Amino acid sequence: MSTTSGRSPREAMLDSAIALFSARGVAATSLRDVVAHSGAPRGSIYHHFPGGKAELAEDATRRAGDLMARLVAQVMGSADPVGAVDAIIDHWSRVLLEGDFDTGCPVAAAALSSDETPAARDAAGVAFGTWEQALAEALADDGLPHDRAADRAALIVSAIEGALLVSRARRTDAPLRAVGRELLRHLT
Amino acid sequence: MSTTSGRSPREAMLDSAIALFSARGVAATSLRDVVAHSGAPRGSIYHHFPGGKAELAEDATRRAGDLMARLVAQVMGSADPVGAVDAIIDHWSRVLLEGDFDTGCPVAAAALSSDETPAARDAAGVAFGTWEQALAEALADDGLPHDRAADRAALIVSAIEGALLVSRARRTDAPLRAVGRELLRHLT
DNA sequence: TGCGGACTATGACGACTGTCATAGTCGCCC
DNA sequence: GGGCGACTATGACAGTCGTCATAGTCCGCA
Repeated sequence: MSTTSGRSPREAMLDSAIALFSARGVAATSLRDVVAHSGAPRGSIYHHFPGGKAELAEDATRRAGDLMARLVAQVMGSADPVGAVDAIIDHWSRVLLEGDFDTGCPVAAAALSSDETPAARDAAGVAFGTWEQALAEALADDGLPHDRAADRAALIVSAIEGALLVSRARRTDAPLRAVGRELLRHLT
Repeated sequence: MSTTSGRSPREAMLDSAIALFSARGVAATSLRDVVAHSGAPRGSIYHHFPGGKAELAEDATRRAGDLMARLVAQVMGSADPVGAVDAIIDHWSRVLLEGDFDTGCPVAAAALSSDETPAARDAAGVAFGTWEQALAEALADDGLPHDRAADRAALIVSAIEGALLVSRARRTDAPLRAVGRELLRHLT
């Protein structure tokens, strides 16, 4: 249960939703779980999110997508593409280990939330597109033609998301590490 | 609603579970959905699956994993690794288009089914491992050292699974196609 | 001091879930 | 034919879900 210090109840609910979606998925996370985890008042769910669970899932996915985009941009500004991919792999490996392989990517969870919450799925699509574009621009700056840079960025994003999935199922970060090694070989 | 002709009710339930898991995920699929979709009698769920939903999810995941492994083996026997990857990408692209991007990989759905059904998640891990191993052996037969073949197989499986995720969120097979192109460049 | 709007506590509603018990029906084997 | 086990129909159970209505409490501003 997170404290609400320094955050509005709305932000606390969003952060808790992100954490719970990462672990259990959207469908398996109830609004009661979110308010209990965040310590936010139950009575004000529909005050902050008039659209109910669908709006909460959409906003949480957008927030998670933006946070990850910021990390990608930061890592990209302080290293070449090879180092950046390495740093991203390290980040997710830490997330997996710290969460005992019960936590993954919240945006992926929203992407698979079926047609229950289409807005959340769309927000996931936007997030993936943003990440790909940031990577593609960095690769193009590195001298790669634009169409090849786009393909390569798509491979990087998809490979990492897929490796998170496989690593969770296998309960070891070995697949993620293997994908990291092979991606580095591909980039050089 | 599938007919049960030629299949036992148990098999019909498994096939329907696979289809529904692919579209909605494990958590969002109810046992009533499965029997309604399969036309199987509701009264005998716990006759065929004494372990309830957990056992159904586990067996369905295993069945889906075996079916896909068979497709991988077949495609691998009739083409070199490059052609095999191409064929697998084509297969999934067809699945996405025919399902209007509402269907994905059932094994991935089981992998993200949280700790609700650990046996299904483990079955997903086994399936991923089987696919990787089949690919790695083919790559090794092609002359690649064993450790590099293993890494490359992990990249292929993860990239395709991730591309399915991204393509569903974006509602276009463009990411899957881009990943296919870039994988082919990597393999040659 | 008092008013008004932002926020919250509490509890209810109908629908849905997994699970199971009971009472059957059907078909094979002696 | 008779019995026995495999299979199914029906309905109930306790619990949880998203959603909302009602009745507040709190706080800034006039």
